[in-house]
Amino acid sequence: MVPAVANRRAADELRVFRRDAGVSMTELCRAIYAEHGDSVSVQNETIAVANLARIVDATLAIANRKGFAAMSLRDLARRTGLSLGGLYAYFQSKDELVAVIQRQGQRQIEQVLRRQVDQHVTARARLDEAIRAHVLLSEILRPWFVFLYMEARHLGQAERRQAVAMEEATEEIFAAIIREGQADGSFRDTDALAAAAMLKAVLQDWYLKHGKHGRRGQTAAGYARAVQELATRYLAPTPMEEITV
Amino acid sequence: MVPAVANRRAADELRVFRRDAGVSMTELCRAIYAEHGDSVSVQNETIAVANLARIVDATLAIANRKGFAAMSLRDLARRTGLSLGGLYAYFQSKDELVAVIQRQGQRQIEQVLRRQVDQHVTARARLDEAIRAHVLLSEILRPWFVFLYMEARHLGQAERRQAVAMEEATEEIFAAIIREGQADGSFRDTDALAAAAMLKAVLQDWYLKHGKHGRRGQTAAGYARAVQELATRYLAPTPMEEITV
DNA sequence: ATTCATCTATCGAACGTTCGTCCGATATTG
DNA sequence: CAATATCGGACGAACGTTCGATAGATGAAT
Repeated sequence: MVPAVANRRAADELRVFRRDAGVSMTELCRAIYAEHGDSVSVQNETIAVANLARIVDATLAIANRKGFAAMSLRDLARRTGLSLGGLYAYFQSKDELVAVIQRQGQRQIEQVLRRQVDQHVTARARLDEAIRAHVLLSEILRPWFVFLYMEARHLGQAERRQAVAMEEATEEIFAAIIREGQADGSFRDTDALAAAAMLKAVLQDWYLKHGKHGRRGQTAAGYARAVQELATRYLAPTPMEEITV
Repeated sequence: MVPAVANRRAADELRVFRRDAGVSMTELCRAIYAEHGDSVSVQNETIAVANLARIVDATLAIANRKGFAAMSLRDLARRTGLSLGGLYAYFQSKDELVAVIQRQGQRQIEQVLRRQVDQHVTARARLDEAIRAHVLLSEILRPWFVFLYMEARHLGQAERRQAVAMEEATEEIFAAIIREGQADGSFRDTDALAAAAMLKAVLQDWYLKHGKHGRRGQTAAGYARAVQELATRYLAPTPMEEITV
């Protein structure tokens, strides 16, 4: 398959996933409005969601370039087109802004991941889908993923603990699938949690080093397949075990 | 081997590496003084290096907890015991401080890594040593590694480019070893740069998620062996290829 | 041995700027 | 006209940075 065709197929796969998973900036911001409505003084939902999307979008863009701490609300006002005072109709403080984005991002990611995995039965298929969904989802919501990773330290202690717990829960999704595969003999016997941690590290590299992968012509779907192959080879039963089973 | 014994051996391996590699906070700060002496107005080398070490140590500690941008020079003064004015005898600006730490860290890491790898001959041994050296070195200089990763965005454009180049050079060390192994048939034929990138992602996880690994009782030497096994299995020639060679 | 002048390293108050936040005024809408 | 959404100037706090003062060490002269 020539590269051009491969790239088009990869783009198709991403488009299909985006539609099926039903995640988008607007959708996430609607969830924020529904849940943190008391922090938003704007009554009209259409207006509120649209402005929230602009605020979140700008926050992610600026914070991912120079860090959330270095982003001033004047930066944010300029980029969103709102005024300083206008911004405060949508959050109570700068700290609350980071907390809201963190919480809603975590929740949605975990939700989508579980929903996708649960569409498959065998451990092999579930692991492949978990990998694929993670890469494609982090491609669609890349700024959001990067923000979750890089700006968790700006959270208060309680919310920070929550963020760590949520991340380990994601890792546990992978570990559980690996244990299933070990139980039915399709994966070799090794520390499932450690294997999950290594897979997760590779998956995170996709969005944390986006520039590098892009420069090398890697696509999201292609990267997912590479990680699936890594998992397959790492977890493949050794020949002797295959015989004894 | 019972865990307690394994942990002691792992600690021994780390101690030996620290001595052989000859890296330490004081040594790195001596290098900073030697190279950026014109930025340091203090003449007495003993005093200068000792204070530089306290400044760098405090900077890494504070910045890794709440981010370099959120660290004020008043925080730094309190932690080092120096005054605001006193700090400025050791660097010209806050921006220069981050740049100096970045540059010196990059240089030393690359140097040690190459020196360690060059002590071995076969591709297998060189890859294992590259992995081992990376994990152990990042264990010794963990705050420094974390700072390099998390605070690269505070650099100016030119120095930022330099940081990216240096990181890709580290990755290229791994890629080159993999290509050597592919040439002599000890590794299977696959994209060497992509394989190196995935290995690097797993290696970075060691210092970026230090708390998690610690909680799970993982040691540096133990983690190195786990990554070596990952590499071995991922790069192992497939049975058919073994036969045809 | 003591004095005094010089140099060195450090200090901390002060400066101008920018920050997050607030609030009375204004524009828009039904 | 009432309700809503947005505006932008103003405020105190905190920021990075500067600089004249100071304490301690050093060394030459008495």
